[in-house]
Amino acid sequence: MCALHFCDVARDDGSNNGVRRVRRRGLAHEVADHIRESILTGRVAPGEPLREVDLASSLDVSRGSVREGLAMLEREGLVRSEWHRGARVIDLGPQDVNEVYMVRAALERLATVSAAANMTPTRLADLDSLVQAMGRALEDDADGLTLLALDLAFHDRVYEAADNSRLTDSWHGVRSQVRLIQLVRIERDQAHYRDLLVAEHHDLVRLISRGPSEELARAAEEHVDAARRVLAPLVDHGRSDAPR
Amino acid sequence: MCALHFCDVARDDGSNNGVRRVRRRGLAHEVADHIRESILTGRVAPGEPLREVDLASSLDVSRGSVREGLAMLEREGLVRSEWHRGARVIDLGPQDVNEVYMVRAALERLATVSAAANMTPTRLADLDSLVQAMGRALEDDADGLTLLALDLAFHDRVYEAADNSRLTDSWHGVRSQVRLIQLVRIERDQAHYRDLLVAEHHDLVRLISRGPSEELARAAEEHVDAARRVLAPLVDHGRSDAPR
DNA sequence: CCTTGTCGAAATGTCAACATTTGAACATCA
DNA sequence: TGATGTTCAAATGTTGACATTTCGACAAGG
Repeated sequence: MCALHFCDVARDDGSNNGVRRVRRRGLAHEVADHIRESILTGRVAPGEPLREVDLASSLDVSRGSVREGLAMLEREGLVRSEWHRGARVIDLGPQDVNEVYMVRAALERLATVSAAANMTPTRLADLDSLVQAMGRALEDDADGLTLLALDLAFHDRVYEAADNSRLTDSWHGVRSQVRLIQLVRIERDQAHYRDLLVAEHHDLVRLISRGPSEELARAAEEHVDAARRVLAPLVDHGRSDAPR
Repeated sequence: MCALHFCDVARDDGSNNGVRRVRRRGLAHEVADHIRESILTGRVAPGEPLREVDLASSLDVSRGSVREGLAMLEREGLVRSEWHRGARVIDLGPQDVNEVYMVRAALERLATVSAAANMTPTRLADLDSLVQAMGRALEDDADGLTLLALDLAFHDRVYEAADNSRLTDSWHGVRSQVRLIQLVRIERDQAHYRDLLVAEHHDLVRLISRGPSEELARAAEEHVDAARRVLAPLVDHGRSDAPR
């Protein structure tokens, strides 16, 4: 559906003004997009096998392209595949949440400080408008999906401002998993999530506006770690009686 | 040459005792191994194109396998490829060194603290023996290649002890680039590198043995950041007069 | 002289057929 | 009965051929 790769929320600034930068990306990308959406919306369940022939015929492309698309999703951590045993959707348990969020905390610490180091008024206003949008969405957005999209968009902007392609690559290595985990959050922890969302991001913006500092680094790290502590226990679904 | 993927230095503990864990990995892995070594030993220069047909005929495999191998190297950051324009060996400049080492510092901070959190006597002794091996290699190892291998092996063990697969994946996303950058170091900064190597790692082991602490986190971060400050200016070769 | 359009070779993207591996059901034997 | 060996289908790994795109050279036009 969404032609732009990682855009859950369209940007409203002056960029992309009508020129439609469509630079073609190949079938593998579209295959990856389609499967990613299937996983992220729950159309395919965790642990479910992703058979190349099925996907190829269903998407009407060759197996080679499906193969390449699956490799991309493996890079994002959404899929795990083994030699001659195919690919399966990952099944996240509490330990996986800990892993993902600990790495995310480390990355976000660097990203936030770097972003603060080369922050511009335009970017700052951009971040602020996202926080305000969160505030507005708190009342309208029943299912919390818009809230989640704004949350991720905020952090994407931070990474963008950090201006470090290796950092962005690393972030993309856990981003989809974060998104998948957050899905659990809006299912089982709506209230708590909503309560903290705006306040924490507002704090982050305030600290970012003051430039890099140890206080900011700690805040960014803690922002993620608090989420980890909440989420890890929440994902323990039917795992105790079906450990394998 | 080296059948084991990331092992520059064979482990001397009890593992791998004769059983030869060869678990097959497919042609793409061997292709990736071969090209990686070609890049890391300088047989193919930075910026040089890696043509699929050439590699396929030279390695006597199909283009599909080469393609998959190149995708792996792209994941490691050793290669960059664009739509219908093929893959090229990366050409690292000062800014790239900054990016790689800033991300590495963030990862290493987490890895070292996590490793300290679940350190065992065996692992600690293992790390210590690597540091001692560095001390011995200081005199014998003329070209510094063994020193470099020991250095990387040390940090690999730290990540292994951290026991976080997402963290290890992120590390692998910059590890080969780190290795490529270090090659410059042993070419142009032998003396400085040798002076600090053992002392810094010895400090790290000492702090790790005392368990997780903010001091350890700072030390790990600083260990990498010091390297960054030394290396970034060193890689500025023929880049000023040929920016594009 | 600079710009623009066409052409063609070289390289990559895509595809469908063939080869290999795996896991499990089934049969066999101690 | 339990362990072991065999067989077979389903799925992936691998391959060579075909389609598409890029980028240079070259010529025509302003």
